[in-house]
Amino acid sequence: MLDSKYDHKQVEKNKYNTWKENGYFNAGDKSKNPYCIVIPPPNVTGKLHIGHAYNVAIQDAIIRYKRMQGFDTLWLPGMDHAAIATEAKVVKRLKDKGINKYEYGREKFLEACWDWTKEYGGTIRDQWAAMGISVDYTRERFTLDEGLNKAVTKVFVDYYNKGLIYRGEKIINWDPVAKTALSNEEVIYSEEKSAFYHLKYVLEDSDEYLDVATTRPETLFGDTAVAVNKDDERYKKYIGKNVILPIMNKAIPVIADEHADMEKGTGVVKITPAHDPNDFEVGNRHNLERVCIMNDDATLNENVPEKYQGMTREDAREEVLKDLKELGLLLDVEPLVHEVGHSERTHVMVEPMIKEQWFVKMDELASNLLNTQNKKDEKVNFVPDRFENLLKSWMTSCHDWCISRQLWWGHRIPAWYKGDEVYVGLEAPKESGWVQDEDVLDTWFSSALWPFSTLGWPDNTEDLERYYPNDCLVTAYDIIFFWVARMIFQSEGLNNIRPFKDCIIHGLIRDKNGRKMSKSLGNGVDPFDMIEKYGVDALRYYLNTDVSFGTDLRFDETKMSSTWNYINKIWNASRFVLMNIEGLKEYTFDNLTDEDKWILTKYENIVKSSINHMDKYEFNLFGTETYSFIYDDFCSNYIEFAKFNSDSNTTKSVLCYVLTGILKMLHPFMPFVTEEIYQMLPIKETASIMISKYPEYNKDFVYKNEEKIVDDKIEFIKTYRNIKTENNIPKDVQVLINTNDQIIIKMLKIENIITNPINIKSYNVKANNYKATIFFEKQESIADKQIKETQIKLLQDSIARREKLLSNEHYVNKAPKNIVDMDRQKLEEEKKKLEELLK
RNA sequence: GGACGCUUAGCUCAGUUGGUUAGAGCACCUGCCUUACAAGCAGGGGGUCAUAGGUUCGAGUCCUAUAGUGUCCACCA
Repeated sequence: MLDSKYDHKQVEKNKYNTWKENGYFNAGDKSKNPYCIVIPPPNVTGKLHIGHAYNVAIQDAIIRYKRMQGFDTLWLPGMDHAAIATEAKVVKRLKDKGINKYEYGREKFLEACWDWTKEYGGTIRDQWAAMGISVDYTRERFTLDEGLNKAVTKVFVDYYNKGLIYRGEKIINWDPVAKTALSNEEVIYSEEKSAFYHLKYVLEDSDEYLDVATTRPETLFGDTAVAVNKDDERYKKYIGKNVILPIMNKAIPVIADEHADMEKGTGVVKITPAHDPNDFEVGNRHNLERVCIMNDDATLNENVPEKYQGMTREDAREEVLKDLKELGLLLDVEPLVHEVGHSERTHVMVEPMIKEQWFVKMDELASNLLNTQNKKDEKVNFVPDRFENLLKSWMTSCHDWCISRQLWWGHRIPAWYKGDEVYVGLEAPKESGWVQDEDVLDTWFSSALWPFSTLGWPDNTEDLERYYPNDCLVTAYDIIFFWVARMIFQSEGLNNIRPFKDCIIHGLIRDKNGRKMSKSLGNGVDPFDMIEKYGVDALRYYLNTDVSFGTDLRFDETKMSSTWNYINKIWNASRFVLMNIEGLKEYTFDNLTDEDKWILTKYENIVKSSINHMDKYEFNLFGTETYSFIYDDFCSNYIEFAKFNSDSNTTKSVLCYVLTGILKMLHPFMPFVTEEIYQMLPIKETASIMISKYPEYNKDFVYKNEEKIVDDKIEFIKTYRNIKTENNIPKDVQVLINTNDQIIIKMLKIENIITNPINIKSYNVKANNYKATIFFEKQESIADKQIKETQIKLLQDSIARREKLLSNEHYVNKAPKNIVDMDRQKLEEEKKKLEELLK
């Protein structure tokens, strides 16, 4: 016997371990067709947040659905070492203990990273369990484990040999705190108040000068030219001459280059090839010297005058401006708001610097991907499909990918140097004197291989054969460039096949007011607080069904509580059913009543449309439709009907059958409560609902006639109740009714049936073929009269509208017949209703 | 500068290929402790679907423009 209230804590107890210990999560049943999802590996940097909860709730719904549909499902779990992110955390942890990373040394630092990984990996696994996710722990992977290391090294070596990976000196984004290079994607731009400084660059041996506008005056020490446009009438005459670089008092040439835009600024650009990507290109075109003026921590180095050496960028700017002003070389300061790049991890302002780094050459990989996306049966299908455009536009304009990081925590680059010689290979060279590259790879380099490296690639393992390409990948849109794109071009580049067939892109979780959740705003929601308060089933159901995929979700706790109410409703409906079907041993469907047939029909229809929505990942539509079926059809109507027929084994069977189906359909979204109730059913096919068979559409249980008959009854019941409530009619009135249908009479609690009209005021109720007269003496109030008049007016308008429509030849000829017929039928009904009202 | 979203009830969102009088939850109003559920039940009010045009027998849905709003990319000497 169920408790009268749903207790989520009680319900969630002990189930997860039972499932896990029984091996329900594990893949490998070769009698079935495979279905595989790999988890987006969470970073081992900390705890899972509400975004992770959303992400895994979706995947678990899919995987449980597919499992129940008879697939051999593999949901492969794992975590990401998250090179820079984890390293930053460990550095901080050591620093809090007074330990400096560099003094500590590489070996010991890596040990500390592994300790960290074990600790947070454990937390993450506990959180997965709390979410109830059915991942196959026997196949869990880590981006730094031995197998993945092997895969990463192989890709690096192969690409190097093919010329797809190269080492070169380029301008890269430098993080002066982490002291590492970053990829373009790891730079976050944000608006900052700054200024346009107009500097006076005096021409050599002349009084004339050029007005050079810059946002970064402190970089002037690295200037090796000033550029103007060759067509610029103002400056044409200076091309080939020299200007004197302020403070440095060094002559640098005025050059003509297309980079100088006559429309922008003053039309004169200072060229700092070592500290600006555009200037770097200009420098290459004109063979300019590259003067790097900064140390790795972004303080100024020995290439600047002594007084500035060791200053931070910010201090140097102040000092330079002060000195320029004194020298009379600062012409103007124009306030300006512009976008400045910051490191995604350390938030420090990124410094463009020339560094020798490793890069992945993108043009071939990108065009390969773009070609494949044009092939219907080979492309990755995005849900919603608009995200494919985002991917394509990025791939069309992407730069080479900087993959080396000056960190310790990660896959060490398999390159060795001896003097000017470079060796790249799976193993270190045998001879002595070779020194391995100190750097590690961008964490995304290994996660890009995740869909196949986790299955054993590059070895041709059974799992790889069976589960690759994956069937589906689920992730948020903010990670498309970082990860999704790279998985696709790596899979296609290495194996000539897409990594997964479908790619579901969900939105981000925002707060109730649509703001991004952030630590500084303090508006974050901890999923585990929500689980504590409302249960994990409520959380999972809410997240899965609130919005369509791709849309941001505004987290609203009141919806958590209404989801809890919904589950409580299901709980209580189940309680009723269980109380009434105790003795049931097997299903009997003989002598079905109209009501039995009606609910079976509604049920089969909901099964059919649920499968359709599930297959199309329309979980929100699944939610609204099953909600209305369960709440309205099953609870409000069928259970009420069943109360008048509770001795019938047939009705008991229908109750049990439909409830079982409801539980199964909801199981992917609310696994715990559905399991709890399933265990109490007198008839069940499997030891756990998890491994039961998902409902299938059974057309033998579809009764169109009876569906209509009962729909008509319900409409009458509603109309009757409505009139009773609106007119404050008490219970014990006398009623004349043209049916002795016990469902109607009992649902309406009509007790005083008379056979002849009596001579007092009465209210007429009519719907479909049912008619009742309620005898109740009450003066018709002005309000009642007005209501009636409004009803008449509405009907008249509607009739007029429909008559006009039906007299329109174009409409009658062009619109589908069923639509026109429906209008005709509706018109007749409305006319009858109007007649009744006017009586 | 470019691209992509969004704008539907007080709030948060649905709304398949155009087709009855646009739906749900929460909130609100009225009446009910009707033994599955008062965290409930039975009813009710509330929307010129951002604006302006267009296509169509028919537009929340398709097209064009405008406004507001959000996100991403690029540029930013």
